[in-house]
Amino acid sequence: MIAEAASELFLERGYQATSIVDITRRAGVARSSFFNYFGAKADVLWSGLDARLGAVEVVLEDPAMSVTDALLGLMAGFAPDALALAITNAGAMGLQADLERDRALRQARLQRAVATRLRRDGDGVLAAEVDAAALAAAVLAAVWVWADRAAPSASLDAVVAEALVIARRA
Amino acid sequence: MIAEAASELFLERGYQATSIVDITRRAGVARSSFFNYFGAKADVLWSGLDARLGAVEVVLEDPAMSVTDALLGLMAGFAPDALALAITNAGAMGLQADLERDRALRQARLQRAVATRLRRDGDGVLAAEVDAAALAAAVLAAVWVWADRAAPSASLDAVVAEALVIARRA
DNA sequence: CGACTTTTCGGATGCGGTCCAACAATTCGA
DNA sequence: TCGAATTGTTGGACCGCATCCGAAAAGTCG
Repeated sequence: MIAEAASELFLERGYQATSIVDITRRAGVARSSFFNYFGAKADVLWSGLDARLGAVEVVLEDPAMSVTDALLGLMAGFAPDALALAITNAGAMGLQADLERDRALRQARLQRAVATRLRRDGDGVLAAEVDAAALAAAVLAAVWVWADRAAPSASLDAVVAEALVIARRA
Repeated sequence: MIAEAASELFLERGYQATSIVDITRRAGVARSSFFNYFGAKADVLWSGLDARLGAVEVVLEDPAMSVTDALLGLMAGFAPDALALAITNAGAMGLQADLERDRALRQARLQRAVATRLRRDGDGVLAAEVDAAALAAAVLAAVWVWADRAAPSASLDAVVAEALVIARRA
């Protein structure tokens, strides 16, 4: 209910213009309860992806799993949740800036996980960081390209795969 | 004076534990004055690099200037300012997390500028984003590697150059 | 029905950031 | 030299996010 109320208000008034009090009021719940379910305002949009990022961090620690496979699995079956809606309507929601900011944070988180793995595999600091950045950027860019399409023609998985190919050959 | 007071307090108590009021108190100045000189708390550490990022964004719009040259010029003669100090003493300052966060923001900003340029040069969205991410990560990683060295043996420029070579060949 | 656990709630607290009107200081021109 | 205009400084109000905590409520289970 909280998430629904938040999404509604984001679309109606924009992200910045919607306070947590606004959300909880519409949801008919106390402000405190918001933080029982979300650690922060941004989590309404990002909790889905964040959970997957947490999972991929674990998977990446398994040396048997290739980095590419781990990243492909990361977005497998990613449903068009609040985030996808936010990307599509970023303009209307007035959260271009916030979205860009939070995207950067997630890309960095993924980059860190991949870089740690690459270093474990013997890469130097600079090489690991650069390659990890390319891969992480590929994943995030794929999500954006996919969500930005008016008609979600191809599946997200396909776009991610395409992006990873570019990142690997680069 | 404000910057000095801030740096002192960051080293003494840590970044998070230092409020803006603390800084202005030590600097013997009103809280309001802090925001006359810095747009935000983090700017104490990042204003130097941010200024250079602003410059490189302009340079990158000039098609005559190659991307590599623009990035090399970005960090040319970068002095060991508050940021370098913060990186070196990140642990003592307890700002590992904050530093990582703000680093991600700067890397993203640089990535955006480079990606825009690459797209103008005809690259596709995914390729531009991936390549730009590699280059941006190379620059930021170089700064970290350089600042992290106990003895700043090599110049920052050299490290950046090395990182860019890795990013380009990648 | 009663004991225990989990949610929910309200409210206090702290901090970052914005805005503004009043006041001080400095500059500069008549 | 004096006065005006610009610039810098200040205090304070205001808002929103986030954290913390004790208490009340709701739900669970023997």
